Amino acid sequence: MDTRDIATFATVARLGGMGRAARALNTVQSNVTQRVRRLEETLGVALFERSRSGARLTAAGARLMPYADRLDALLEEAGRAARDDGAPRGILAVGALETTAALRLSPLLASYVAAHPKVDLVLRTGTTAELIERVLARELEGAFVCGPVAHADLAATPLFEEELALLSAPAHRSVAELLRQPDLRLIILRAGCSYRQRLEELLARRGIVGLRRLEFGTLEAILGAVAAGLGITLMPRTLVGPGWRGGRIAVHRLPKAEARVQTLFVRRRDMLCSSALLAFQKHVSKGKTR
Amino acid sequence: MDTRDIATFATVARLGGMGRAARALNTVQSNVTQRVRRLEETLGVALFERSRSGARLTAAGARLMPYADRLDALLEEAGRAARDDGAPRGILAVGALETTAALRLSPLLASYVAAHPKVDLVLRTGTTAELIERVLARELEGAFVCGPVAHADLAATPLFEEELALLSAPAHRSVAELLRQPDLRLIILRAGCSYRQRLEELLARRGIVGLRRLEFGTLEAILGAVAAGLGITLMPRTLVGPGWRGGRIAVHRLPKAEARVQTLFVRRRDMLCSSALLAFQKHVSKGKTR
DNA sequence: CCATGCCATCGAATTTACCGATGGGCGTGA
DNA sequence: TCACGCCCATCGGTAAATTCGATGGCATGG
Repeated sequence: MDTRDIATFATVARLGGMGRAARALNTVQSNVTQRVRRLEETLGVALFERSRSGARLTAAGARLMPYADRLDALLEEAGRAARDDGAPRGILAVGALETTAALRLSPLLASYVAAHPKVDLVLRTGTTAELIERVLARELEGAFVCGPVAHADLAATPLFEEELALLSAPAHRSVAELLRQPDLRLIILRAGCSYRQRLEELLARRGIVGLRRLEFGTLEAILGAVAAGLGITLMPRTLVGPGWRGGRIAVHRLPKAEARVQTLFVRRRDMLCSSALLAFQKHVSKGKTR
Repeated sequence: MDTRDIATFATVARLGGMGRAARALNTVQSNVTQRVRRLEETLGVALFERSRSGARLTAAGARLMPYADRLDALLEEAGRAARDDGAPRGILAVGALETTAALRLSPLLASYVAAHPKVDLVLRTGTTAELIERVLARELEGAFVCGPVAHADLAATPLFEEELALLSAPAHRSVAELLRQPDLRLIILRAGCSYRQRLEELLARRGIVGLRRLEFGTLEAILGAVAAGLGITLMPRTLVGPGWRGGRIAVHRLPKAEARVQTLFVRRRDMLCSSALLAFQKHVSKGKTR
């Protein structure tokens, strides 16, 4: 059993056909056929059901499939383990919520890259769900996400605690008054954003449902829209910095139970921590008290 | 990174030299050199320190080594998983203490092989420590051993509870009288046998230490020696069957706290349970109430 | 009823792996 | 001190495996 055979097998399974797999693997179809056949021979079982429309996994193939993934991951990890001599270097890909990145990460990232110049840092932003997906897919070594997170394959360490607040144009003085507004609109960063769900739950508890939404791609655009009176949003209170404090945005604080949101750092439990990541975690936990 | 490269790397590491590895792998030294070199090139790190006396692992090589083992195990397991369609077949290698085999296993094994004719059953006997070693080395899928067992990589299920008793020639009527005997000898099955340690502890608690030992390779020989008055031994009480009950061996029961010994079935937690093993475990737990 | 997409097979071309021999380095023992 | 043994690196020729492109069968859909 060669790793290449297994990788080919996995590609065929994923793409549902040998020809398609051949194209994806930059080779020809006859070659894929041969590799699959050889794998089937060495195992003594048929892995695919061939048909006019492609190749579908048999039961045995389905049993083998998870091992293909695990082998691939283990092989990659072995390489990283061998190369990693304890000095942080190479690519470190982490994820973060847009708000976390804006609020907390800039100074940490700056000092981290300064302290470890051999590391190429990659920061991807996205929603909690997206980031967790990427961590599980091993595309990211870790991510800053909204808690709580419960997943058997993930290890989570609590880092920061934010206080969420309702933001609106300054015309509204209190939350109660704000919520009486008839044509309230929610301004959200992106579909699937954790804050959006939180905001809707929060409003639902106050009997407000079915509001219109506005979606903007950047934090600045959202704050600008809020300031312009287009609607309200839910954000970490401290995100509204001095630039926005000049009366352009009103910050409505919420009861503690609703306001609190924890930022966790999550990573795959079964994935090797690169030295770069270890240093990063140390860096972040050292800097979090600031 | 090819699996073959990694396997040769592991062999070189284990045998401490490329030439030796070449001999072990039925190939020539130049070939081993090439594979190692290629692996080192793809990884970008040196894996061995070459010297006149052979090749020693570098730090990077040492980091890679555990992955070589894990990859090998995973590859093997993948093959078994793909082949195993739920119907017990193939080789099932389990271990057991000699006493357990004699006392409990014969009928179970007989009915198991009758029920699953496609399984080639292999039963190895040994001491608890030896068997656990073999299970950890993946040479056995599981083993019946003396409890308690505490190891993070092992899953243990309690099966039987035996009552140990002192066995002696019939001349001695009680344990107290037996232990007053001046030239008492311990008859044991094998160095490292769990019962031997238990017996010595038991005697030590009664102030008896430093006795001579006799070691015999089979249970029958031990029982024969006991009957002949050569010494005493510690065995499951029910092991002394009708054939020996005819007055040739005296069974001295012990306080419950000392007498009890549990038989566990242990297996590697991270190892795939073959269908043959699953059926075996079901078979054993079904039959254990007899 | 032909065009399309799929997989199996085959033989030639190419790449790769294997082997055996050679050479250099460094201890060991005569 | 020198020859020997043991070790690994290197090299060129040969054997083997892999790749490629073409071909054919088959079923589906226009």
